[in-house]
Formats: sequence, C-alpha cells, structure tokens
Amino acid sequence: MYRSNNCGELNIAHQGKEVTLSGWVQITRDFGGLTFVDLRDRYGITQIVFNMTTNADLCTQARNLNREDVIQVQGKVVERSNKNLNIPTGEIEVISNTLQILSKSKTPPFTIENDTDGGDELRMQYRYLDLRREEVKEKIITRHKIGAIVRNYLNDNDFLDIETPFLIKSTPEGARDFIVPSRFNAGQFYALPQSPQTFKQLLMVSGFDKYYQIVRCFRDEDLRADRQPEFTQIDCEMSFVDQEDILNMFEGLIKKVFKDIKGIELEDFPRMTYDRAMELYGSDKPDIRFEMTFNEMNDLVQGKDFKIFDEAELVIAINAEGAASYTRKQVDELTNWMKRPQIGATGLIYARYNEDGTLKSSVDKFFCEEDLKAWADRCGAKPGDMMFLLSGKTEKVRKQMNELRLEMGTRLGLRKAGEYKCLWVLDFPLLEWDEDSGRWFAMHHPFTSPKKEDIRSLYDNPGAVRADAYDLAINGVEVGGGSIRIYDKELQAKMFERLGFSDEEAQAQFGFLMNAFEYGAPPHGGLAFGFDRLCAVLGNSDSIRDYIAFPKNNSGRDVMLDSPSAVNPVQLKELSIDVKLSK
RNA sequence: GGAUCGGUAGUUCAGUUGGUUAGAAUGCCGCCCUGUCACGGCGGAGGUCGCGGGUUCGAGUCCCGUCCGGUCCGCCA
Repeated sequence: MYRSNNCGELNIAHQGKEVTLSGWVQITRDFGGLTFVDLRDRYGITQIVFNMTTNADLCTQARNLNREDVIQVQGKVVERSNKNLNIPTGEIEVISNTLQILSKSKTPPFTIENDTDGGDELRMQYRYLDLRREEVKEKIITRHKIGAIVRNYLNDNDFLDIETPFLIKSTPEGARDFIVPSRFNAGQFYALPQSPQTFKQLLMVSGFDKYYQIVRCFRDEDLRADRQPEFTQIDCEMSFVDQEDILNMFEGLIKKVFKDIKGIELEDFPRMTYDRAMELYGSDKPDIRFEMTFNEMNDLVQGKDFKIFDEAELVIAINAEGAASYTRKQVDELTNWMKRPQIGATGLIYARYNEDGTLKSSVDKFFCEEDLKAWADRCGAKPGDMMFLLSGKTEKVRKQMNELRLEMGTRLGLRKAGEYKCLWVLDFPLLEWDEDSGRWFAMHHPFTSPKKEDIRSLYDNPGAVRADAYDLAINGVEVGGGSIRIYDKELQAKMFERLGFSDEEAQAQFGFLMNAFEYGAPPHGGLAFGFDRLCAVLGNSDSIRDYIAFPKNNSGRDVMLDSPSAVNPVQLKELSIDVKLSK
C-alpha cells in the first residue's frame, strides 16, 4: 500500500492515527537536530517531522532529500506545538518512522510555487512540472468541474452525447483545414473538423432530437491568447425548436455553471440586435459591464467648416466619466495609442468638461462653447468628464471607437474582475461581402437560416438579410454562438447559389446534407460554446492556455514535444508524398 | 503577410553618453542550527550577454541581418 491517506485531508480529528503518505517533497526545512518536510500531492501539503535524537539515520536521510523527490513515509499524526492556520492540515504533523524514496528528482528548472520564478516559455517546455503548481492545477480541476456540470445539465435535459468523426472532408468555406494524408488513397486527404456542424445536423435528420458533444475542433489559422489550433467546443443541436427555445435552454446552462462554480446567481441575460450592438458599441461582442456607449454626432458637428468632420460618413463620441483630469500628456499618449497601425486612427479629438463648468476642446477653432455644450448634452457629459470623438467611414470608426471604449473602460477601472455581464446578440447579418474575392460569404456558416421575412431580399439586397443567428458574449468575450438551420433542400440550394457555388460544386461538397434533407428533416438549430474560453472567462483569465493541460504556443508549436516536425522519409513514401518546400 | 515588445548566471531581472574584473534576488553546493512553515546564519560555485556580420582604439550597450518567445492587426464560415 502506497498510502492510507492523501496529503490534504488529515486534521486534528485524525490525531493518534498511524498513516502512510506518498507524495512529492515540496521543501525541507533543516534545523540540524530536527527536519521538516512538506509533502505535497494533488490534495494538499502535510508536514512530516524527522527527529535526530529519536532516529538519527532517518533524519539524516530526510535532510538530504531534494525538492520534488517522490517519497513514502509512515508515522503517527500528532498535534503541532506551533500551528500553521494558513493551510488546512496546519494543526497536525506526521512524526515519521520510515522514509522510502520512490523516485529521485533533479533540481527542477523553476520553483514549483504559485509565485514561480519560471518564465512562460520554460514553464511550457516543462509543462508537467508547471501543472504541479497549485494555481495551474486548480485551473485544470476547474475545467473538469465545468465539464461535469455541463454534461449533467445536458444529460438531465435528455441530450445524447454522440461522437462524430475526426477524419472528414475538406471544405472550401470557412477557416483553413488541417489535412491528413490517406495511405490507402494516394494523393487524397482527410480534413480534421473545424466543428461537427454537418454531422450534428445529420443526427437531427436521424431523429436524435437533442445532441451534445464536448469535442475537439481544429482550425489552421493564426493564433492568439484566446485561440489555439485545436480547441474544445460544447457542441449542441436540437430539433423542433425555435430560437427562443435554444436561448432559454443554454441561458439555463450558463446560469447553472456560474451558480455551481462561482456561487453567482446571474440575472436573465439582456438581448440586443447585432445592428444595435454595432451602433452603441461598435462590436458584436460588447462588454456591457460599463456604459460609455457611442453617440452619433453628425448633425451637431457637420457644417462648421471643420473639414475632417464634414467629410466623414460618421462622427461618434463617447463620454469617459471622470476623465477630465487627463493631462495633455495623457491625451497625447492615448492619441498615439489610437494611431498605432493595429488601430489606425488618424487622430483623436477630445472635449473636456471642466469641473468649473467650462468646456475646452482640441477643435476650439471651429466650435464655440455653446457647440461643445450641445455635445455634452448629447453624450450625457457632466463637469469632470471627457468626451472623445472619432470620424471617418462608418465601419472603421466604429471599430476604432470600440478599441478606445474598451481601453478607457480598462483605464478607468470599469471592467471589474469578478463581475459578469452576459449578453445575447441577435439577428446577425446572413451574409457579408468580401472585397478580395468579390462575392458574398456566410457570416456564420452556409447552413444558417435567413429570417423568414428577409428571404425575399436574398437576391435584390443580400446584405440586408438577417439570419436567425445568435452569439453569447460574456464581459466582451464571445463564448458561444449558433443559429437556426436551413432544413429545406430548396432553400439550402438557393443559399449555396447565393454564395457562388454551382449546382455541381454544391452537390460535390455538401450533397450528403442536401440529400439527407430529402428524407424528412426536422426544423432544427443549435449552438456551440468555446469550452476553453468559457473556463477562462470564469477564471478572469485572458488566456485560454491556462485552462489547457498541454497548449501550443503562438506559432502553433508544442515546445515540450517540439512539434510539428519533419517525418521519416519512409512514412512519406508510404503516403506517396514528396515534400518540396516553396518560398 | 504585417506591427510591436523582449532574449544577460539554473531562474527572474538590473546594467548610466559605448570605457576597469558584467551585478542583484532567488535557486544550487558546503558548514552550523530542535519548532520551522518565504526558517535563519556563515561560506562557495555559477556567464560564448540568442546567433551572424558591421561601426569603433574599445560593443551587453550603436547599426544591419537572422533565429526564438510574448502581444496585437490581417485571418479565425
């Protein structure tokens, strides 16, 4: 027997008990005649004591232990003379009368502590050591708990967990596929799924009217702190439902997760159309923990001989409450921040509402105090506030103002960690125009149903067609999205046509789905949550990597495995593949 | 594809207009210590300043290139 108890569960009630413990040496504290060893496992830390006068050999062995050695000890639980109330086991210690080293450890390259001295790269290279650290371990455990809650909720609501294949077919729409060569079929490739989208729709045709899967998805696109090449979705689909049914079902799921994990009872999620979100926030995933919404200013600012505004398609302002104290230097710094190529603003105009009630702007040459007062009324600005204005093409200005709003929200401390605001964004456009290829693309995916009342615009005004598509944003993070699907073969064919597919192409790519729709397809729809993101949002973390046991770096590399890597020429030959790198 | 920040001891970092033998903390090693829990005290070892080239009497420091890592834009149906 390696252990009678774990290292986190013994307390004063176990006094006098003979126990066997196994674990890792967190640290030894050597006093010559007395040595303490902190023994750690997944559950906690228990202090082991070795005494030179009672057992000199054993104590000498204990003094020579290294950090992270794996040992086993046997001894009696006793009450400590000096208690440490900072840890659950701090009232007791184990006086050991054996010491067995199960496995020696080299000195680890960084300290196994919450406040580690290791940098990111090193920790990723030795991820198995990083995972021993309390805060990292807790995140992985939290992920497990969230997954369990999700499964229980969906199981209780009659959802079936059904697996779908990973080796599927490459499709031209959407993200780049990871492709896998087939040995049996020279020159042909499988693709790894970007999501199980078509399979879950086929399962609806099969009659499994509620499906879910916590499933890995793969996208060969550039990475971010919140994007990995392989990531996990909570993928769901339901039959005989409308949008309202789906929103209610999954709002319930998110509420359940927050209640069980954070002890927070979320209020009913507000809803906002995509168009409104763009007008007020310039984003389809606004952070509504704070207001600072956009105010359209065209009517107030145009026709005053200020060329920049006069020529602009849209002029918008936000009001940063309490920011009047911003110095010239701070405003300049903010302006430069907005001018970075990533944001690309050509300038930033401000109007300060001073505490004494006077107004001062960076465009005083064109606007009198009365004008500025009208601005303040429009924006709801009070003395002590600062307004910021941007102008230009609508789409670009909104995007830039979104960045500024979020930045000011952060600087003014309005994006509070521990506060959670969920928002359903509804009625996304069905299609978006792509300049480069000169055609329409599905904003969500080609299986998304247009709104009934908008279908007739599919040809004369495609950009105005709204979809029965919805996203869930929490604190400005898109944690999930979905749609009501097309289940009519004719409409699906029309959709492919609108996207520029010929009948032959549509048949070749998605014939299996359209054929299925000929055999009695139920109305259906669904949604998928980004599981990694959901975990990260719950943990107030910007990076999903923290919640993935073995994540990849910014370049899609696993620095621990040093993958991807070249493969053996014999393997390539079996696959009939010649590798010739082009620049 | 692009922008930007970084790479100096095992580790995290400092390093002045370019100028003596490149420092600190922590970790590591040795000795001492019977109540610590960030134990303490004394001593010690530890460096191709990412790599290549250039400017200079002299480069960790300036310039060019390159590799690696972080963040972001494009991209992510």
